[in-house]
Amino acid sequence: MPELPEVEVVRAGLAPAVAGARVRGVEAHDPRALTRHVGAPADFEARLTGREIAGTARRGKFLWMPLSDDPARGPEAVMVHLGMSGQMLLRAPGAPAERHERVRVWIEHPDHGELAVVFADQRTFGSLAIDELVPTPDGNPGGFGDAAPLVPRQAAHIARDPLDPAFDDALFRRRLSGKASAVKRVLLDQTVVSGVGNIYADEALWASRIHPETLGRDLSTRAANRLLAEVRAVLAKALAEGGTSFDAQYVNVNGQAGYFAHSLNAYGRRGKPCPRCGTTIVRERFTNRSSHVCPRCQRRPMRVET
DNA sequence: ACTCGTACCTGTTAGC
DNA sequence: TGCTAACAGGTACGAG
Repeated sequence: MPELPEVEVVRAGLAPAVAGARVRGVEAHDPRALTRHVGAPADFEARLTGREIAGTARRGKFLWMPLSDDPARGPEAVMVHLGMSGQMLLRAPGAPAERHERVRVWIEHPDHGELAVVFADQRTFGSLAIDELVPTPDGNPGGFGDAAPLVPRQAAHIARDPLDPAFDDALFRRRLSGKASAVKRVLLDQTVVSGVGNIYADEALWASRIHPETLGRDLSTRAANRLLAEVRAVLAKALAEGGTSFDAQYVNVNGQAGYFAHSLNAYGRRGKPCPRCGTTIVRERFTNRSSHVCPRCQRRPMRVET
């Protein structure tokens, strides 16, 4: 479940089940699910077993579960990145293996009893890790869901996401205005703004009537503000609808799909009419991926010789 | 210091 | 119908 709304749906689903729970056992079935973990799979299993999970937090598409302090170590967390196809599922302890199950963590919660937390991932671009928590430079909370001013080392280079109260609008505008890259590439650059992926980039660009190939530095302050506002709006609306699910791949911790796919205006709508002007939406190649644009509402910028 | 292209995977679908 | 190519929601890294 890749972009911010889908990851937040997962975080919110995990929170009540894992906060205050103790890890009773860990089984890593596939080492590719631990590529972000420094150390062997056996190290991951051993270090996590017996620990208490304090809560959950998220910045952009990075999710983590802070662990209760271990006097022998500094603050640390189980970090999760879902990649393109990762899922975190809550199951009964003896539930049969999921398709593409990579890691299973058995937990015991004082109120809810025993549960299995399953990480399943078809394409294996996602992974888990035990990571050190480092202080945020601005002293603000590391992410959504936890007030601690800490962030996993592997997520520290990621910008705050636009739904974070500590997101710096002026900094975003400044970074954008200095870019010789296409605005869509800037939206997908998680060190500039986090949480946006291919779906919501296309949706926000459509809503703000900006062609994805427009250079960041060519956007007026006004256009940059409009874009940021539309990014926020689409992320918030998608979150309220439980995220985007085209198929059974993108689901919450109980395996249920979200409803935002019905609200898409541009993404995946090649050949269908633009909801604003009726012009046929086209698909364009974009760095080995695709962009969906309305050729009338989103005018391709003139090539300027430099 | 930037910017871009590519590698990393498995599964499904579009097209011949 | 069957095969192959294209494509799918992301990130990190190396080359230029």
